[in-house]
Formats: sequence, structure tokens, C-alpha cells
Amino acid sequence: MAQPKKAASIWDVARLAGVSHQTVSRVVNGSPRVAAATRDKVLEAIAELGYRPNRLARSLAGGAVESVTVLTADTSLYGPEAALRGIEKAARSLDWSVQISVLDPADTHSDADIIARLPRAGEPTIIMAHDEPGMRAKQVLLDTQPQAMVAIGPYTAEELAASPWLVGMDDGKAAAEATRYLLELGHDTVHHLAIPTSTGTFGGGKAHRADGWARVLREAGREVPDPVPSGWTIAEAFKAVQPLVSDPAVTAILCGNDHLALATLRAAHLAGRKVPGDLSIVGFDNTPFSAYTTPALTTVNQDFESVGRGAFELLRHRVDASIPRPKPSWPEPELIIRETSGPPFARS
Amino acid sequence: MAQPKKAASIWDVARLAGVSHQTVSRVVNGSPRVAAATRDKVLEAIAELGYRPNRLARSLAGGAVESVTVLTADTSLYGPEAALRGIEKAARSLDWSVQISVLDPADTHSDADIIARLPRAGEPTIIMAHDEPGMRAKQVLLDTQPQAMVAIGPYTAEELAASPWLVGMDDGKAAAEATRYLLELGHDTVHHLAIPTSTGTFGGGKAHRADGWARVLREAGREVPDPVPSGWTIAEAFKAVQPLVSDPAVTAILCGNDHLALATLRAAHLAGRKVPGDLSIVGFDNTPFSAYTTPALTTVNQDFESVGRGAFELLRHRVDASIPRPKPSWPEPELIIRETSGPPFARS
DNA sequence: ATAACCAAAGTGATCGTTAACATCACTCGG
DNA sequence: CCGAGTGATGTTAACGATCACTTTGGTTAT
Repeated sequence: MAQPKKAASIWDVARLAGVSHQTVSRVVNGSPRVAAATRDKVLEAIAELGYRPNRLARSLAGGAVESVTVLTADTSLYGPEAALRGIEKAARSLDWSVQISVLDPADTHSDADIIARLPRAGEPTIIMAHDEPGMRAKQVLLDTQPQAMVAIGPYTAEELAASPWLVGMDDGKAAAEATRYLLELGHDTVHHLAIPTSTGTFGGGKAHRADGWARVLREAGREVPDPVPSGWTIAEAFKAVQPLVSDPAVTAILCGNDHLALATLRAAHLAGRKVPGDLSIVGFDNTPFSAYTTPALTTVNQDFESVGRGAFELLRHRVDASIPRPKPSWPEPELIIRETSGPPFARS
Repeated sequence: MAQPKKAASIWDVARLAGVSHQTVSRVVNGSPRVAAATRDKVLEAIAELGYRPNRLARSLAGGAVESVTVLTADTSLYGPEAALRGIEKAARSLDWSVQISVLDPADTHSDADIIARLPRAGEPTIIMAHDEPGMRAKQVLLDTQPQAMVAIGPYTAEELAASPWLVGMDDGKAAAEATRYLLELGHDTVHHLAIPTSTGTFGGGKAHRADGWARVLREAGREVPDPVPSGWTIAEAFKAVQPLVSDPAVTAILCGNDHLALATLRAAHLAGRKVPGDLSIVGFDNTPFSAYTTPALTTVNQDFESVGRGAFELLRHRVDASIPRPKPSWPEPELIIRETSGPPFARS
């Protein structure tokens, strides 16, 4: 086994180049106040020793902060995963590093647990606040270090514009659009298979999927059926949607995300109901697979990646006031009409 | 805006508790050499100031290493994503922190780029080496700091047992099992829609999906058709698989993963070929959605999460020799027969 | 009574880096 | 020809923790 010879430090480089360690630091950080000849000597020494700066020491010493921690509950959901990708890309282009810490929905983290996940007090943090653990974490961080946190979640344009630490998209509006579309197709009403966050005491906003759906139905003077609560997994959705699918009076279902829609599609198929002839199904998120189901899912596209990017930009501003606040923006949801939706009772 | 009052350090706690900073350190790290009364005083001070130890400073000072960096190329693939989850869970249970750094398949990272992603020299690293960028990164790390890296990828049991830094699963064996199954069903031969890593100069191992497939065909004395290369995305797969799907002589396709299988299923449907009547399709990975497609995908289950856990355990051993090396193990692939496979030319 | 020992706590160096300030050698204007 | 400015470097002090010693008292064995 090779001797793990210790990594070269800035001092080793300085010694080899015959300069002070500070000069090396200047070269590494691209300070203009270094003579070209000196710079070359240092660069040479760096190459020879294979020196690489130690980020830990750097941020300890009070150099500009250059890491973000992302708190998220479920990386297997498309939304958070895509947002994370957006954050990562944005961060990497500025050479920041990204930590992720997964909040387990199963165990109840104490506030201290959540705090303990941060590598240091004041660590810049982005929270995916689209479910219960995420909301908890958001609250804890808000109480602890509001100046170094940003939360991603479903919010209306007004909420986003008003809050200095929110980024998100208006799920309620997107759901409204989808619901309106189904109504225009001629359905008497639209049923809703809801993701966990859209139900119970959790909601109450105007930006949740279930809320947008209910609003449109009310505005149109239609019956608002009870939303059917589902878990996050496809298996749970499959089970939850059974009563809806086996009821011939149900002609349209808006699903909380594409996974739930897939489960619904499957359930409908097994129940012998034609889609979209007997039953229209609309999903949410435009998950990559959604264009390739049979029939292909009608769904609402959400640009999560750009939300992630936005969150990172906002965080930079929050952490360093000299960086201008990015204009609050949110991607417009876009209804993508494919094959699972149509007029009710169509003989397709 | 609240004054970002600086976070409390170990010295602040020491002052408040009327002890030395070292004593605080002892309390925080649970040293037995502290009088109960003193400990209480310190604990009280910690609570009052909301002190939390700074991880950066801690590992700078030479405390035990407590972070892993994961290098991966594509977090949207089910495999890497699940493995990452396994790593994260294992790491968190030991209070390690996890960094991720995404290797962009698009741009060609220089070796220095890859190295620069690590927060410090010698940073423990896990590499998802299942595609080209991952393989590159693996090589770079292997040259740079072999004692602090572990790679996850497709390897045979022998390879895994022989190498001190490999973790993985035998994709070749899994593919062989699936191919054998299709042959037993009565298909003359099996075609293969291959993920990028299974083709070209990349392969050559015995543990790749395409290799296991080809081996079984050869052993059975069957014709070995050219594998059809596909990209990672469903859209690419859909395009690539067209010729296969429109050729009535093709009765069975083994797909490199479930996304490709979904594309194949869709393409077959559009081409008017009945599945599994005219065409059998087998996927790979048992991605969550695969049980809910119509018809439900026959696929090969792979326990990525446990591979992730294994990688983390192995890494701990590599970084700290006093931790025993975990027994090399790899999850057994399991063929899950659902609805997309059957005998050829069945009148279903 | 005294050396030896031990637990409890303190002191100072150290990790790798940056910030702030100090120094030095020139150049330039008056 | 001198003081001011300036550009290139060096010096010292953090940052927040741990590690390896040292000091301080009080017990115990001789």
C-alpha cells in the first residue's frame, strides 16, 4: 500500500517557489498584484507538487462562501430531482460545491437534527419545501438563520414577489389551467387524485395543486368532489384510485403528478375503462416517461430545473448583499395535450 | 433585517461556562475525562448560545474525516439515483455529510477539472462509473488518490473480489439470465437495444449488459444480431428502436434499461405490433414505473440502494484502516416476469 | 512525610487558507 | 533631490476546531 504522503499545502508551494505563502494565495486567487515572473514560478511549483487548494480551510479563513447545502425529502420524485439538477448546474458554473442531505419522511427529525445537518452555522441552504419534512425544515431554518436560506415550493406570484426567501412555481395556477381544459372538453366535473402535500392541514394556500383545481370547479359552479388522497408511490396511488376508476360516473381525473397518473392509467385499463373514451386522465410535471406511455399522458409541464437555478441565484444574493437580487420569476406552467384526454363518452 | 450576529464558537461557550475551550471540546466529543458538574455547565452554555460545531474547522484540525463526495454523471437515471440514496442513508446514519458533484456528459472535463471538484486533497470519493464521464473520473482518481476512492459499476464477482476499490453488480449475468429466459420461451434469437455504455470501445468486460446477452446467444448457438445503440433518453431510444420494431422477424428485444423498454413498448404499439403476442420486451432495473405500464414490463431487478450502501462501507474501510473491510458482496439480480414477455407468435 | 500517581482542566501548536497591514524599492512631479 | 505614490511582496493574526503536552490538586502507597 502506497504511503499516503500528505497533500501539498500552500506553504510547500511557497517554499519551492521561494516566495511567501501569501503570494501563492494571490496567484491561486488571481490577484493582479503579482509580477508575471513570480506568477510563473509559483505556477510551476504548483504543477510540480500537484497542489490543490483546500476548500475547507479556504472557507474557514473567511474566504467567500462557496458551498450550498440542499435539504430535500425525496430525491426519487421528478420535481425535486430536476430542481436539484438545476441547482447543481448553477452552482458548479460558479465553482460552488453542493451538499445534499436527505430528510427522511419516516422518522421525525427534531429541530436540532435538522440543524445538525449543516456543516457549519450560517451555511447557505436551499430547502425543497414541497412536503411535510421539507416544511418543517423550512420553519427551523427560518427561525435559525433566515439570511442564509431559500425555500423552493408551490407559491403564487404574489407570494413569491413578497417574500425575500421564496422561489417556486404556481402549482395552483397550473392545476387550474388543466382543470379548465377538462371542463371545456365537456366534463361535468373533474376528480382529483392528490399528492400528500395537497391535502389535509398542509394546504390552505392558493398555490397547491388541489387548491387550483377546486377553485376552478367552484368558479364554474360545478360539484367539487372530495379529492382522493394518495401517497407518493405509484403503488399507493394505484390502490387509492381504485374507487374513482371503477365508478362510471367519473369521467375525468386530474392527478397530482405523472406517477399517480400512470397508476390511474393502469387501474383504468385493468377496470376495462377506455382512456380517453370513458375516462380522461391528466398528469402533472411532464416527467420524461409521460410522453411514452400508451396512451401518452396529457400533463402539465413544469420547468423545475429553472426553479432550481433561480433558487441558487436568490441564495447568492441573500448570502452576499453585493450581489443584486435576481428579479423574482417563475416559469409558466404549460399544458401539454397528448392522448389521455378527450371529451367524455367519446366513442374512440 | 436582523443582524447576522456571528455564530457562537467553542471559545464563546468556554467563556460563558468559565472553562477552557479544550474542555468544551471534550464535552462536545464525549470525552470521559470531564467532571459531571463541569459538563453540565458547558452543556448549559452550549444550549444558551445555540452553539453548533463547525464541521469545516473540525476536519481541518485533523479530526476524523466525516464527508464523502459522490461523482456522478446523470442523476436522472434510476440506477445512480438509487445508489446515491443508499450512500446517503448509510452516510447519514454515521453522521457523515454527502457532497454530490455532477459530471456533465456534454463537456469534456480535463483531469484537473475533475480533481478540482473535491473539497480537499484526499477527500473520500465514490464514483458512479457506469458511463463514459464516470470512467474517466474513476481513472483520474485512481491515479491521484487511490486510497480514498471507491467506484461503483458493472463488474463480475471475480473482479469485485479481486479489486480493493470496486463495488457493483454483475450486469452481464443479469442480462444473461433475461436472455436465457427469452430463449426458453421459444424465441429464435433476442435483439438488444443497448445503453451507451454497453457498446463501442467502452465495453470489453464480461459484466456489461450487452456482453451477457451476447454470451448466452453464442452459447446457445444462436445468431447474434448487432446490438442497436441508443442514447440514455427515452426519445433517443424511441428513434433508435424503430427498425427493430418494424421488422416482423424480430420477436424479442432485451432493452438496456426500463426507459428504453418503455420507448420500445410505445414504438411497438404505434407500429401495430402486439406485445407480447408479436414481440416480447424485457427491460432492466425494475424502475418504479415498470410495474404500471400497460402491459407491465418484464424486467430485471437490481438492488442499487444496497450497492450504494456497500460502496460507502468499503470507502470507510479504505479511509480508515482500523475499520474492517466489508465482505465483498453484490446483490443477485432477479428476473421479474410481468406482461411484456411471452412465447413468440402467440395469439394473445 | 514524601514520592508517585491520577483525574480534571488548561496551554500552545497546528491544520490550510485569507485578510489586513507593513515593508521595500521604484518612479514621478515639483 | 526629496516626499508622495504605487506595485510587488512579506508578516502577522485570525478562522474554529483538535491534538499533544503541561499544570494543578488531591489520593494513595511506602
